[in-house]
Parts: sequence; structure tokens; C-alpha cells
Amino acid sequence: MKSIDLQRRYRDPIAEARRQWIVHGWSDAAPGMAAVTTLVRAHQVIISRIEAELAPVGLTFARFEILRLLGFSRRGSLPMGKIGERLQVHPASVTSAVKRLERDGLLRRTASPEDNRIVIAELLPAGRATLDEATIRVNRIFEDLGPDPDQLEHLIELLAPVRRAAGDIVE
Amino acid sequence: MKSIDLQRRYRDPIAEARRQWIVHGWSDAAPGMAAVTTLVRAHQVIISRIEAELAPVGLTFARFEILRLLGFSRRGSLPMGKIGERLQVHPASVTSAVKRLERDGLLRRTASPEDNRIVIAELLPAGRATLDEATIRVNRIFEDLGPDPDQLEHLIELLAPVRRAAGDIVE
DNA sequence: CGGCAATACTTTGATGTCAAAAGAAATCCC
DNA sequence: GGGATTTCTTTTGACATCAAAGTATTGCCG
Repeated sequence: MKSIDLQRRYRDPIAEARRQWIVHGWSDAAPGMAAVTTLVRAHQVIISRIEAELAPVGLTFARFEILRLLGFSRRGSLPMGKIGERLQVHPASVTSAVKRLERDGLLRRTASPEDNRIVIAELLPAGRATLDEATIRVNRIFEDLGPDPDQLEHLIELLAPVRRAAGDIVE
Repeated sequence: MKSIDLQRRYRDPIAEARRQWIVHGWSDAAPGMAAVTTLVRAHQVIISRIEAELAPVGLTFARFEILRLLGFSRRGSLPMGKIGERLQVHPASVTSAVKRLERDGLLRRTASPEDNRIVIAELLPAGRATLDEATIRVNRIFEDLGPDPDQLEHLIELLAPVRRAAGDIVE
């Protein structure tokens, strides 16, 4: 019956998109389309989970990543430029996130003594505490993603070519 | 020497992050962290490529997806709600993107004759032409992602559990 | 030493995302 | 019939991202 047909049609939106791609004669691009769409969706789902887990402690994932990076550094501080470089985000994004972290009293910004162009972001005690709690929360998600550890390793390997092409992996 | 050490330290930022995770005693979460970080980065790299390819035709990926969806529909038109549902994006995002597509003369919005709450987005000839060109461009990227087709299939399989958990796949 | 180039950040502007609230319009139900 | 409820979309607000322009500083070179 028609109604059943309609119900079943989109039981997997990506499979449906792939069918469309093939119907239109773009078979060569179909696997790539399906893979990118899957990647985009998985990204969306996982980021949502993380954001939901971080919201109660007043952080976003972007801000968590900055705190986490500062937490790993020896003095709990890093220049803005270094932050953007290691997290691979645009300088303007760093400025924006750090501004909010400062507003919330989690870190402070100071000028570098040696070079006045450089701004150093430094973790404050409140930031350290928030970071500890946030890390626990985020790790809960990392430990329960769906694919098992072996599959996660495989996933990392499969995407390595993409990161390599972007110059992320120097060898 | 110290300098060499420093240079090598971040030849793969994700491997470095994983090392930190393990050092801090979060080994159980390390594979998940590495996988999520990889996913986020691969997403960023691929989306950038697509955006760069679409910019010359005046589209973003979000807008392309809407045009593509309309292009597949029988009448070249769909209600706003359906668009958000099939592309799995928030209604407000659909409103925002469709507004710009209308501004650029690629589609038009009309009220549904049966139900005045429903707004229907309808592809215009200019939109069809832009869509055709955009599809060619995007397909070029889909055909040359890095991983080969078999690996792409594998990737899709590995991420299926995540989509399934989100309720994307009904079975 | 003075000036121009390079470097480090911030600002501004355009987009995109989601949540929550605000509006309409259709439907339900007493 | 008419108020309450549900549904569909838009608006508003907070954040994020990138590109490009603007500002400050440092550095190098003639």
C-alpha cells in the first residue's frame, strides 16, 4: 500500500539520498556523498551530546577545549596565537571564546612582558575547578560513544588521509 | 636538543592530545576523545573544501542542501517543516537559509492553499540552474575525498551506531 | 635612526546553529 | 459555537566560525 511505502521511504535519510544520487547518474560521487552526510550528522549528534553535558557547568565545547589546553600547559597559560594554532581554529574564534571565559572569571588575559603584541590567557582557580568538572562530564561521553574502542581506532585511521591532506600530520 | 623536541611534539595534535589523556589517567576515555577530535577536524576540513567550491556560485553548503532537496522533489517545492525534518536541522535554521535563498532569487515562498500555517518553498528557474552547477562542483569533492570507496563504506558503517542511537535509522 | 614590512590580536560583518518565546492558524472537545 | 490545545513558522538571543579590515608593536634594512 501507498501509505506503508511512504512511511518506509525515509527510514534512513542517507540511504535515501544515496538512492537519489544513483538515480541521477552520479554513482561515482554517491559513496562520498553518503560518507560526508554521515560524517556531518554524526558530528552534529556527538557535539549536541557534549554541549548538553557541558551546559550545566556553563561551558560550550569550544570553551572547554581552550580550558583543557590551558590545563595541560605548565603554567596554565598560553598566548592567544598558540591556542588557535593547537586547536586549529581561527584567531577571531579564540578572541571570542576567551572573551567569554574571561567574562565568566575562568581565566584572565595579560600582555606578554617580552612582546606587547602577545596576549596571554591564564587559567584562574575558578577555571581550574570548572575544567575538572567539565572533563569528568566530557569523558563520560567519550567512554560511551557507540562504536567500541577497536572501531574507534579504525575510524581514526580511516579519517587520517583527510587530516593528512590538510597538513595536520607532519611526518 | 630541546628545539627538535618541541618541533616534533605536535606533529599530530590528536596523537598529542591522546598522550595527555593517558598521562592524566583517563585512558578509558582516550580512544573516544581521539575519535571525536578526529571527527571534528575531518568535518571541518571537508566542510571548508565544500564551502570553497560553492562560494563561486553564491551558495553555502546549508543552502545547497536545501536546493538539492527541492530539486529532488516532484514539484520542486516542499513545506518548510519537511525541509527541516529531512535535513535534520532546526526549523529556525531553515527559515534563515530559505530567507537568503529567496533574497537571491533562487526560490520563492508561498502559503499552502490547504493550511495557512504551512509555508512552501519552491525552486525557481534560477535556483535550478544554480543547483545544477553547484551539484557538479560538490560532486567533484565527493569523488575525491581521500579514503577510497571501500573505506568510505566502512566509515559509514562505523558511524551507523551513532546515527542509530539518535533515532535516524528506523528498522 | 627612520620608515616599511611582518606579526599578533581584535573588530566587524556575514552565516549558521539551537533554544525559547511569540504569532498565527487549525483542531479538538465540551 | 467557542475556548483550549496543538501545530507550523518566525523572531529573538546567545554562540560559533571564518574572512577581511583595522590597530599596535616589533623588527629589520638602508
